Amino acid sequence: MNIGRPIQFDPDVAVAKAIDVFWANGYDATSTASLMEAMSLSKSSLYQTFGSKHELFMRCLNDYSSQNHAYLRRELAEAKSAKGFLIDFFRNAISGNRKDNMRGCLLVNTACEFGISNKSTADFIKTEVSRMADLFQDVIEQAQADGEIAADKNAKHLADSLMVSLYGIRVLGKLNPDMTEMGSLMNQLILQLE
Amino acid sequence: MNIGRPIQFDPDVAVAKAIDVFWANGYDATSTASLMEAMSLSKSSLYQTFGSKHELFMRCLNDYSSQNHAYLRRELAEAKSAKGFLIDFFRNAISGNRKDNMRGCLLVNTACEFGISNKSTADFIKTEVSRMADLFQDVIEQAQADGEIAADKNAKHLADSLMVSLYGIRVLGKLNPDMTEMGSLMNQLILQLE
DNA sequence: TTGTTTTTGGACTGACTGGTCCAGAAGTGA
DNA sequence: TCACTTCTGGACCAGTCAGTCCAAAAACAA
Repeated sequence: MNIGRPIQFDPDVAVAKAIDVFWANGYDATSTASLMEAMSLSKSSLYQTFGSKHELFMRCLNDYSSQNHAYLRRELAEAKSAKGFLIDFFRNAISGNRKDNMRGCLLVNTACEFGISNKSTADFIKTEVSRMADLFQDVIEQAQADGEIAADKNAKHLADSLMVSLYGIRVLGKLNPDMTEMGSLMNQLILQLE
Repeated sequence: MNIGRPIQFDPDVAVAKAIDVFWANGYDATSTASLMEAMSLSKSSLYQTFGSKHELFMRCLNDYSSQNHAYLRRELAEAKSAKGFLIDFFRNAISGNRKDNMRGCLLVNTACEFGISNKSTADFIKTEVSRMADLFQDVIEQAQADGEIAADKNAKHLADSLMVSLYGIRVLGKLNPDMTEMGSLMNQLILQLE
């Protein structure tokens, strides 16, 4: 088995590079040529390995969000306080890394670019949005169990509200990478968690 | 003066049609051909009147936001209660017209599509975002003067927070046109205004 | 009707799009 | 060395893109 020339590149690394390009420019504005260059791949290798531009994009969406999700779950597991995790998370979203903020969130950007016009991407993003909302809900419930958030609050509703805030921050962050000046945004968010 | 053949179409009407197309598909995904068809204009008329696709787009952005802004100011002037205006506004954003929600907000979509990569659009959108935040701030201050919102709140900070919520709603609304199911989103928003 | 001005449709351009295909290079095991 | 498999670069394709240009039609004033 496994006879013949072995693959010369790591698909995961190549996808990571592709994520960068899609993230920065969006789907439509990303040409196959720019993907080839960023991924250091010939057109034939690209198509042979990933099928088409759109399949590659879906793979990018998938890798992006699963990495993101795994990272957050890991951070959460290591956090001392569930509420503290939430606060850190939003503080980071508001005043975080300039480069990342400028690009927004790949899922948000994609949602805006495609809306529901493309079913495969719309379904995928809906699922990911739900996963993220679920994560928030888990954190809130944990914080409630720890007495950090009032137990009478509806965790799901609060999570939905946080999603709205997060995505609003992602959009405004693209225009204004450093939102720390936006005064008491954090305070307003924390207020919701009281 | 004014000798020769008069113009056969109303530029404002044509722009309104163009807004529809850009709004539904985004800038890049809108072809000149689809613009010609929607505007019922030949390519020559289109270019002679509007210069280029991008100039037309800027004109669309401008008309869109000034119409929007004028509409809101008018509604506000006629509203019985400033706080009531805010609540109605967000209730509408959450459970409003399906078609409009699916398309999101042209400014939000454009911000996501271009980010800060295109200076002319970025500057324009930043200005419009500020205008919208100013409007919110005006409303809040009026509500405070009327005793509907606690006077010790910082109106600007509260307005910023509402902007974040609004833009988050616009993004999530594209995926999920009817957000009424999102439980107490309204309650959370109203809570901020207490 | 005539002269003038502007609109208009469509042919055209050069650049770029995503995608296909193939000949040959390159790495493997025997 | 050889046969085998896979990778790779580039030529190539048909379609689309934004934008240009011009001849002709249309609407006016006189």
